[in-house]
Amino acid sequence: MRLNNSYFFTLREDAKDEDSVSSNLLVRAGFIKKSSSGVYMILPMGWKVLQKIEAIIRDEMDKTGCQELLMPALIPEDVYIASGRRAGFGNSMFSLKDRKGQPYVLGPTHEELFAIAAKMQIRSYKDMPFSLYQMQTKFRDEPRPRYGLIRVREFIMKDAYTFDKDEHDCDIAYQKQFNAYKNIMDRLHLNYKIVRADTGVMGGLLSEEFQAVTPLGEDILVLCDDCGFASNIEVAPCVPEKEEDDGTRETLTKEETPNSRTIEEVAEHFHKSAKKFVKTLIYNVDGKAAAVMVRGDRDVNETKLRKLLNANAVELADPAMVKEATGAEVGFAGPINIKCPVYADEEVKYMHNFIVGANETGYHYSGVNNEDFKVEAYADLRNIADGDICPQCGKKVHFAHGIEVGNTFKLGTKYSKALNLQYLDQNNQLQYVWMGSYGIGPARAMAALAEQNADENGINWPKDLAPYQVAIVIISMKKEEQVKAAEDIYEKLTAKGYDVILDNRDLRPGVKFKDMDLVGIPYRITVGKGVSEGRVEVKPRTGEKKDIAIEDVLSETDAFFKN
RNA sequence: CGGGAUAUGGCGCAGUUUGGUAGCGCGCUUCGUUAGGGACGAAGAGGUCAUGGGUUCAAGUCCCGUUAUCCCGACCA
Repeated sequence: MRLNNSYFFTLREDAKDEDSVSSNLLVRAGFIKKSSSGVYMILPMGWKVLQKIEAIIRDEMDKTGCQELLMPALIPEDVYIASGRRAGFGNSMFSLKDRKGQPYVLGPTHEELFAIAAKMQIRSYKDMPFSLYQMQTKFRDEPRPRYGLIRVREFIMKDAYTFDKDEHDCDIAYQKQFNAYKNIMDRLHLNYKIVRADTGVMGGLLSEEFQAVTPLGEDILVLCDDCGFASNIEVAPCVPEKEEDDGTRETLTKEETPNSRTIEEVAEHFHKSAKKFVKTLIYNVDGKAAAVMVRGDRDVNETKLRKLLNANAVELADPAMVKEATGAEVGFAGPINIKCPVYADEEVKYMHNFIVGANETGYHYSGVNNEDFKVEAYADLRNIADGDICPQCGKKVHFAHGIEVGNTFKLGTKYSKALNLQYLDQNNQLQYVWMGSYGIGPARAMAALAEQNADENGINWPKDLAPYQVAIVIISMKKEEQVKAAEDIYEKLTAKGYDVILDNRDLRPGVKFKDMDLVGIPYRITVGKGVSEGRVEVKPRTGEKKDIAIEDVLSETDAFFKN
């Protein structure tokens, strides 16, 4: 590409409406521009990178034998009602009506349509296995879009679906996709971790996430370097810490604690560590109150709570519900004489002589023991903490933040049952199809790459993902010999298959250098005064300049890109 | 959905407290001097001050409404 007469611009300052490092760099480098909240234009530079990412994904998908197709984004609402997911998605689905008043939605993910497509193919067990994928625009009305391309409302997703006759074959198909995903992540040069995750709205038997590691990430990854344990915090099991028991039992005492609602305040009042308290949190579980007890310094894990109670929605109760359940203001809830079911974290079982709220505004009980109240169940209900015991090997886990770039789901028969996707087996028996679904966000991957590879000059793209591989910068457009030599090099490199950008704008050299670094072209050829002696300068974006003969440009460039 | 903030040339901002007819930096145009890491000088172009109403002789500025955007939280494949 020659830069004059091209759509190319950069900005010198950060955008007002962008927050993250990556989104600001991508906007400044002219890759993307916010159109409305959580919706982006992908401009030519960004599109080049995105297409390179997509090409890698397509290549790996095709290698697994997966066939590409394209589904509509506009889908009758009925399709999601039939699968039972319309309610699950709720407000996060964009919905609209056509001129006849028929309700439609914009697809947030496509299990249903793919199951319908599979139905057209599948009659017998002989019709499987097969798999399908698409690269298509998804719509999710996120309550709070943020971090540029990382949390958006309209985005391209590669989603793949596998169809198999039984669990055994499904596992094989899953493993094949899983391996393809590893190849994709490796080829994208992402620093990533694979973690166990919750299946969420997708349902199914197993979910693994491919997480790009960066402090910006919204997901917390629980990792153990000793045994390789890796899990999203939402499903990481906890090993209860067992308090030493000296056998003494204090007597249950009610104490006035007028201005102590938070754990910090109560700990201050009693002059004891938060570990001697039990927080009792009132949750609204599908409209009904439930109390959850965890040690004072722990946090409730709502995913675990939702699973334990087999609930659809779990959220902290509002003050009115708290008052109804406890008879007290928020901050004084406790398990003794509470008017709702109580669930306690396992760790509470091993505590003695602790302190809880008294269900009376301004009072707490001390000297509390497990015999003093009744619980429905003890279960793992808390979030694992940084430095906790690894549930797999007993050493210590540590936390990292990640951006979920990909996700694989072993769905089982959830959708085939909902949508009646069946086949006849060898014994002439009707069976349900086993499905898997696999998603990757190419634009998220692009943002994650920008986040992981940002430096003080711009984005340091991996060599094969940069929008252009080589930039030829002409120092002075007024010097005909420079222009001519640069054009000549441009033609040669392009003919050899390189993606080349020729900066033939009539600007000062410094501006061009800054632009090429901001955009992140890995290799630069500078054509300046040396041309009269048959020499140009080459420079890797993050390396040293080198003065070479013009005849050697091709071989030097080859050498750089081979490594 | 709760709390907070913002909206002024293409971009980033000041001006609002104290009402008097809009300014700065970057970018852009022209000319000149420059020319290897975001040059300098001179002269210019470019704004219904988000939007609708109101107060006033007079509103970017004060009052009421609306919309959009952002932040914290809730939520989230």
